[in-house]
Amino acid sequence: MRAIEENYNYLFEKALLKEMDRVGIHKTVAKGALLIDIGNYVRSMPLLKTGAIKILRQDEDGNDLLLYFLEKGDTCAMTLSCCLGQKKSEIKAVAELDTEILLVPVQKMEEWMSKYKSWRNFVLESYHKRLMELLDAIDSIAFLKLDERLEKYLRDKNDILDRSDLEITHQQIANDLNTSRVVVSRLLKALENKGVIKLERNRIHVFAK
DNA sequence: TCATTAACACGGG
DNA sequence: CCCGTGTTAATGA
Repeated sequence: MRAIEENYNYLFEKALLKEMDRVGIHKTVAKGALLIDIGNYVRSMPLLKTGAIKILRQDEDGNDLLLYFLEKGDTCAMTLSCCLGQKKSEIKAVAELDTEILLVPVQKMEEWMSKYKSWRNFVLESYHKRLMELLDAIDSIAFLKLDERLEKYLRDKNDILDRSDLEITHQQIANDLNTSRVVVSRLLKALENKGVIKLERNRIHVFAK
């Protein structure tokens, strides 16, 4: 209950918070765990209490592409539409950190839409927020060169994890950006030479701007 | 021109 | 030894 209050008490009225705690399922997912895969039917909606989740799109060959991260206080827009429309998921959700979530059953989601104004606002706000994130992702892919995309990726990750040392390999970065490891290594080296980052094995230190 | 694939050497754990 | 890293050469879009 405490964690819900901390992140959501400014958003929701007391009665709703109580009901969330009563009907919601509190769950912890370990870093790296696959929460939702493409094609899954989603029957409950996850609200993030702590941690972070990355949302990925996949092409027909099974290559992933990072769309955006979810943080505490966020929820997944794809889940919203999946739950309400009984549709399959179009995206993959992977825990970026050990993450605590509250699972709200789909029936409650609908019930609250009419019962609580704050819930309705939250759902609409979430849609808007995720749409903006998507536009941002599209901008990156369409307009930024790979080196700029890489730097943005590192800084975004920096913000999400709230630490300047990223424990990540070049291959993992290449997977998220859907490019090859050779290119990532080369561009990282270039960023290091520019003094933007410091490279170590399995670790990248990002200097503040 | 810039990315990808394959291949190789280096070195730390 | 295995894996991550840094490079190169050939090929392609």
